[in-house]
Amino acid sequence: MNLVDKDFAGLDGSATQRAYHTLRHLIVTGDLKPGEKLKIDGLRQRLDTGASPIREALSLLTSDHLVERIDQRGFRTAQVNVENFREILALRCALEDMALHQSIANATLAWEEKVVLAHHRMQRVQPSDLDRFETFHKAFHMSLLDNAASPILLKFCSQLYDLNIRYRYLAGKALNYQRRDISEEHQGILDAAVARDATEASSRLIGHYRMTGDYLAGLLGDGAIT
Amino acid sequence: MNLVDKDFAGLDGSATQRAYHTLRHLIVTGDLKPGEKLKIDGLRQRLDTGASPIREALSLLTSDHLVERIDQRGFRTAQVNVENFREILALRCALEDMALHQSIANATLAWEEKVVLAHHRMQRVQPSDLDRFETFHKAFHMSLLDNAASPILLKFCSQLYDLNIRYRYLAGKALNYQRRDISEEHQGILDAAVARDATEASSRLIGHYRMTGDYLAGLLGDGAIT
DNA sequence: ATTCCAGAGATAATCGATATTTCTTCCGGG
DNA sequence: CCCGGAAGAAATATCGATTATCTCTGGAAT
Repeated sequence: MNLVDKDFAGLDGSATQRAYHTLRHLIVTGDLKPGEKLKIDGLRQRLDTGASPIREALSLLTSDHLVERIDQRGFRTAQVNVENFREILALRCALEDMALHQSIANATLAWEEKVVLAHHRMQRVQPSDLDRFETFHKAFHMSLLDNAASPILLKFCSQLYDLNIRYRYLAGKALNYQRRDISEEHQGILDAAVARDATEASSRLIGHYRMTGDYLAGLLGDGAIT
Repeated sequence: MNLVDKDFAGLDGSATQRAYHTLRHLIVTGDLKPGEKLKIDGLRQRLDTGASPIREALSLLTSDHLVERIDQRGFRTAQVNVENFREILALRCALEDMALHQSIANATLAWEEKVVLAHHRMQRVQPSDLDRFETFHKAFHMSLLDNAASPILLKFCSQLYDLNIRYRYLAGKALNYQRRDISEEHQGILDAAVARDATEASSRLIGHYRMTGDYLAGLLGDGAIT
């Protein structure tokens, strides 16, 4: 909790932003369980802040589909289920395919270098340090798309990424990065992107997602995760 | 302002929801101009409510891309420009195409009837009553997609719809529905959907969007709208 | 035994006030 | 005449308290 808190939340002084990032992290990592009631007062004490920043943060998380607001009855974390997971997976494949094609179409040297750098940073951290790895993993994936001149699309991708990663955290140890050679998959995507081969990069990217995704959907379907 | 306020905002007692719907309507219709500073106190008086509901509503609108939050410096309505408009148009075409295909793939009699009903209601109102027409126009378009079992996708479509309609309001009288036979276009989309012809329906739908869209983008490019 | 209602307690939503930050204006120095 | 900085004004962000709403328990009536 320390590292990511510092990375994301400690930077700016706004209590709302701090609460937003902390809560998002708590939900994405599963510290706050799916469907859990989010009592304002409890969170207020836990994050050591007032009710207003909490409420505002929860409002923001609502739009990220991580929190549900029940009118006059407060907030709770979003429920999880197979259908939801499959939807996220399908949307991610469709939207990232789109974004990646655009990104590569606009490719520049500067972008290429940013992607290589992001990849290197991800490679460098131990996958055992999950929180840290996830941070750089997301940074790498988003850097691939970053060159698509389409802020709304990128925001959608980022949101879907977080929703997806939440399921990965929920699966927890059931899912093991080491099983497959993730590293090689990333390298393949990077190479294709650098080579400006959008079709190849996209198909590798989507394969990358589906591989983990289908396995996870299986776990969910078996009721191994709730 | 009366009708839509009653339709959307008067329904539930929550001050936050009320503020959210009212503000969204004010922004979408252009009563609050693009880039305009949104002073909490001003809005508080205008909507006759406290600061907390206003702030929460603005937070929600931020996630709809209708409001920008500048940390420690308050809120302002989202800026408009051609690039933004083109992005919205492109995303709408891509996402609605996807949603429409899914919706038709899941077609049922009940859905078919809802679409027909929504179309009828839209036909029935005078396009001169803009607010009212827009309400039913959106209802019709969303009903087409409604059968896609993909809540997140539908939410994206709905958001993009609102962003797009905002530009239409901004164009105002420059844009005239009567110019083209909009009615016939809607009928064509409806017919294709009812016939379960996803390809035809989608191509008509997208044509429908691009027609208005390209014209509007032209206006924007000429600096006719700011 | 079951259902319905009342009341107490808990919780959410909202308000009013304070503290903090940013913006503006105006004065003095270069 | 222009630039920089400090004081005052304005606006935001936050807090603590009040009000409205919901939930749960227990008892009475059917």
